[in-house]
Amino acid sequence: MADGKNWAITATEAALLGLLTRGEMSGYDIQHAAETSGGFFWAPAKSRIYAVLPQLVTRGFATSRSVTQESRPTKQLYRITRAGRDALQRWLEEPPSMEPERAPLLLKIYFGELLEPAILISHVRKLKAEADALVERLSALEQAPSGASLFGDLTIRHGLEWAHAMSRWAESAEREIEARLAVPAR
Amino acid sequence: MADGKNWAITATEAALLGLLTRGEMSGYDIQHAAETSGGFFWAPAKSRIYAVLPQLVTRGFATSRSVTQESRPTKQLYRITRAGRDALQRWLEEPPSMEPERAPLLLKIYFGELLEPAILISHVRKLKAEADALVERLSALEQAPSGASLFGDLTIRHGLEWAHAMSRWAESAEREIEARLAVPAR
DNA sequence: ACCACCATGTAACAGGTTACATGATTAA
DNA sequence: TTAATCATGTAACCTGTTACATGGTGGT
Repeated sequence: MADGKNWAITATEAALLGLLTRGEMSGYDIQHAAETSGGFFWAPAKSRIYAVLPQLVTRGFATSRSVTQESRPTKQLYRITRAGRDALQRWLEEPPSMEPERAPLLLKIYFGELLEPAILISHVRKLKAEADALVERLSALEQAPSGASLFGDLTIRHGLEWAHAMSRWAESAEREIEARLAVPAR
Repeated sequence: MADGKNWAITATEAALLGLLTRGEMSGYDIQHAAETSGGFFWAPAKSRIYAVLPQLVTRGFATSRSVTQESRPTKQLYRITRAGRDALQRWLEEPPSMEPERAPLLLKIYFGELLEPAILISHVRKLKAEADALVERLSALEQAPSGASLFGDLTIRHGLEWAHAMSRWAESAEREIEARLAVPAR
């Protein structure tokens, strides 16, 4: 008693519990599910997954059972509990807050006066290349017939919108730097 | 010897050293500079600032001196050293990597099937409101004559592009959720 | 013969947050 | 008299990463 929000969970815990609502899974399964499905917006390190799962059990949000297999290592399967669903529900219902980006690139731009223009431009070009690559990856995913669920689609579109914005910004930034700094052609 | 990249610095250290290139500052000064100028893309907690500054001194990247004031607390002023500039330079020149967003909101969308459509929509609307507010803030900053430096401008434009993208996405997401889920009007 | 997959974890470390603690000065 | 500004820090905690460790099975 006097526990103080013992049911509150973190985003990572919510991610795991969310995946567990789709069915009983092992840590290994979860890692792969996280990497493939929503991987581009939430992919904890595997050590984190294996650390969090037992905590969920301790807190009553999941149960686990050992499954001994022949010709495969023994695994732990986790199943979400009623309390786990409730905690997840509460987390999902909390209004999310948009946290501003914490991008090292922006620091490099912000202190751009300390860099040779050519290097700055190469940074910006690299960002654009990566953003464009992400656009391609996500476009492919979007077209895929398998992942045609509304919610998966929305996250993909979010990523696309973001990547497009980055690409556009990078292009205009490059032009601007070139125009204003008269980059010497070597 | 066998020090192994002792000159390598983190993004936060780079941010502090970068600010110190503009002149001698105290922890307090740095906190305010970070909040106001680039605050929307890099603002460490104040306890972090006070923790990092002495480390910079220990590692030879800055020097500090005590300044006793009347009618104000004594303060420490930090000045970047040659080694500090070198370390900063190396960090700035390293090609940055675009790390994908880690947004709790996306998790809430991704597991949207577990939420009532009305709540989902309120989440999306909140994001849009915050994105729009950021657009206004940054637009104002952009117009301001004081911050008319190329690099400051580029970071502001980055933020604007991002915020616009989020706003656009939120709007289309809201429409789509409404269309596909037939939200009951209460 | 080698590599990828299945499967779980530990250890060491890095980076960060919030809340607490203190206390004088100055402007409304 | 109330609040903000100046100014520095500690303590407790949380979240996360990389590298290490182990070892059988199945495909090329």
